[in-house]
Amino acid sequence: MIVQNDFYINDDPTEVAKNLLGKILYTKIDGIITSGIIVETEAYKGNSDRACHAYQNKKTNRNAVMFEKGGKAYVYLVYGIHYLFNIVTNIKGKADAVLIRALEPVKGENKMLIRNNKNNLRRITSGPGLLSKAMGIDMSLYGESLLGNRVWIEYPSKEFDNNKIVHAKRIGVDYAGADALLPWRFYIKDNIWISKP
DNA sequence: ACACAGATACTCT
DNA sequence: GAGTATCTGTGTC
Repeated sequence: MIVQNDFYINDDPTEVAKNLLGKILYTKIDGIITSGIIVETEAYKGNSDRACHAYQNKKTNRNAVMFEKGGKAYVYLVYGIHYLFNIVTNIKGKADAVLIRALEPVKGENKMLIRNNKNNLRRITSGPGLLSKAMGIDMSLYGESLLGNRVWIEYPSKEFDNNKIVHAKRIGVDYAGADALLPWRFYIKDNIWISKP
């Protein structure tokens, strides 16, 4: 079953970030399906969060899609090298998002290895830049609906155990002052696929 | 025009 | 495990 738009229409991105753990992210790029269980996420809140691209609701060409209604993909380039995959949340006009940081590969492992030019399954989806590459995510998915043909999220066949969620501070946001300390990173306890071992 | 980034892959110990 | 080069779009001056 595919996750519908109302799942993303939530005023609290940390709730969406937690709820996304255990769900399965799919992409279909050039006719090839790859998928992985989401094991690590981070929440970003537009108006109040210094670590967010849309801090103080500042709209730019890059972050424009964050101001759309939840349920779209926000992709951007960081360090001139890596594409990071985010999910826009909340109602139109509220620029919140959840960053997907790590996956546990399920389908299309061979394709992921080829895309990342690796021959070992470990650590090909354990980090936001790596997983984008493994899943074939790039700027062409910017603004794409998560109900579309190329990227979507499904519920797992068996229920996910909420007791296994760990809260931690976000990564790479030291510039955000006090907001850098917010426990808005969430991951599945003891999962080997998270980005920091 | 210019400084720098929601990270990774190297190269050494 | 720790230190270091990476290399370009975007935002701001």
